[in-house]
Amino acid sequence: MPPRPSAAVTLETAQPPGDTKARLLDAVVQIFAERGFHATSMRAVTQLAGTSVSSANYHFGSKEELLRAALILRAAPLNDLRLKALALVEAGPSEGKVRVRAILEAFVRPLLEARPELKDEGFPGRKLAARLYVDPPDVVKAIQQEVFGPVTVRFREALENAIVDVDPENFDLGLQLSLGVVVHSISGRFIWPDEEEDPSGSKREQAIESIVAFAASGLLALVEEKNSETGNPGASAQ
Amino acid sequence: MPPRPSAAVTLETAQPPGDTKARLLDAVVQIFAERGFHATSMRAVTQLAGTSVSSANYHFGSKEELLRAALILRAAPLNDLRLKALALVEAGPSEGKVRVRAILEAFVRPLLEARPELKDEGFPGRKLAARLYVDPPDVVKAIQQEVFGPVTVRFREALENAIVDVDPENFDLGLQLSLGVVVHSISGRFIWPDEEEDPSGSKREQAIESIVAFAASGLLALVEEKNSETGNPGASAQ
DNA sequence: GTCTATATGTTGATAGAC
DNA sequence: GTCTATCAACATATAGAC
Repeated sequence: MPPRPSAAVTLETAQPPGDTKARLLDAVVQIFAERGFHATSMRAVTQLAGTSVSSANYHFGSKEELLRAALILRAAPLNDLRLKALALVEAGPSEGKVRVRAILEAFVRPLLEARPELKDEGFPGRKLAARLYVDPPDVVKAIQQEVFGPVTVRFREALENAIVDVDPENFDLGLQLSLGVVVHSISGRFIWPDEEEDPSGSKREQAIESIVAFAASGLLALVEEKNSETGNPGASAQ
Repeated sequence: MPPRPSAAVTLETAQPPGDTKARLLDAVVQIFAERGFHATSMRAVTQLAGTSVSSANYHFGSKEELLRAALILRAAPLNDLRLKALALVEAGPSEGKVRVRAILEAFVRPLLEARPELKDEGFPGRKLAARLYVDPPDVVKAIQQEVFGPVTVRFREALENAIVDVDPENFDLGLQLSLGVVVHSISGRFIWPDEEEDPSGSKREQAIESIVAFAASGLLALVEEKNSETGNPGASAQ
């Protein structure tokens, strides 16, 4: 067998320089997003990253910590974008249904829009975020809470303020279903247009708007339904 | 240590009579629904069923076949209920939005309602169905397609007929998001009232109606949004 | 920092006694 | 039919050379 093509360049330690950590993070995002926590083995991750299991454990200590590191890296900028968008909406003059929709958009858009800041032009990072919400292991649930919990609470409060006369039970159900909409827009079988098929991003843009419209309409339908039962139709969001 | 309490009753083969198969099916539904395919081990299942791994493999041949058997057992009656409910809606005189909502209800209600026919008064069977849609392994995806695919296609056609002037792209997205709503109403963190807290089932009933309302409103919002762009507002479902 | 080699446990599946 | 005993393959994690 011939030696590896680039083997003659340097006499150093075999594998590429010091970007092993970065390659591991990329690999874990990719594989974990596809297969979930339990179905993802350290072997698979380290093979994709072109390194060894022990190298991964040297850098991160354990499988769980590797996942947590990848998530914090991906989620921190996403959280920032969401909170900034929310602040803009709350500082603005919008009211009622328009505001509800704007808040949901502030939650959805940073996740679905192509964002170089997230160091993820493509899809794996989004899928990872979505998988957190459907993967059963306690480990994953804990990380999800840790990474996304506070921001989710912020959005919950914002929506609670934007909808007057909130019925707690329907509101909680509505929030969960809205989250289901967002998660399934990613983890389900809907095909997102890729960049070459949709260079202007207009198809993606339309999909984002549709998703926001779906969630907002559903959420408001719940509140309206409740209020129409109490004989107060249409006055739920003002 | 004292002998097992019932050990003196018979001289037969140690474990209970011939309902091992049934106990295994119950156990796999319960555990798989909670943890997903890869995180569920044969040992965990067989321990819960009070038998051994080899016994399970004797009856079902493999882990995958055990899951498939459990699913077919649970899904067949669910499919029947859904198709019957759909037939009733299609034979009826409803039109437009009302019919769209009725079709969605025919899909949702048999899943969420307490149904003795499904041999599952409680929750595990529903959770299992929901998990099929979020569990990543190819095995699971294949079983889901096999078990639920045909009925899903039937409902898709029914909805396509009920909504005039369908925009294919938004329609597909809308269907997927609707499915996300249903799946998340089960697999998410919404707490369903249990039977003792809600003996009349009225809370559960209200939740089902809310879920249908959410999905119908979201789906129609997508179609209406599209049509209002083309200058034809409100004429999408008639 | 990265590797090879290994430790230690668990997995799904099978063999064979009863 | 059900069990105990066992298999080979896989899992995560660590030890130690370089």
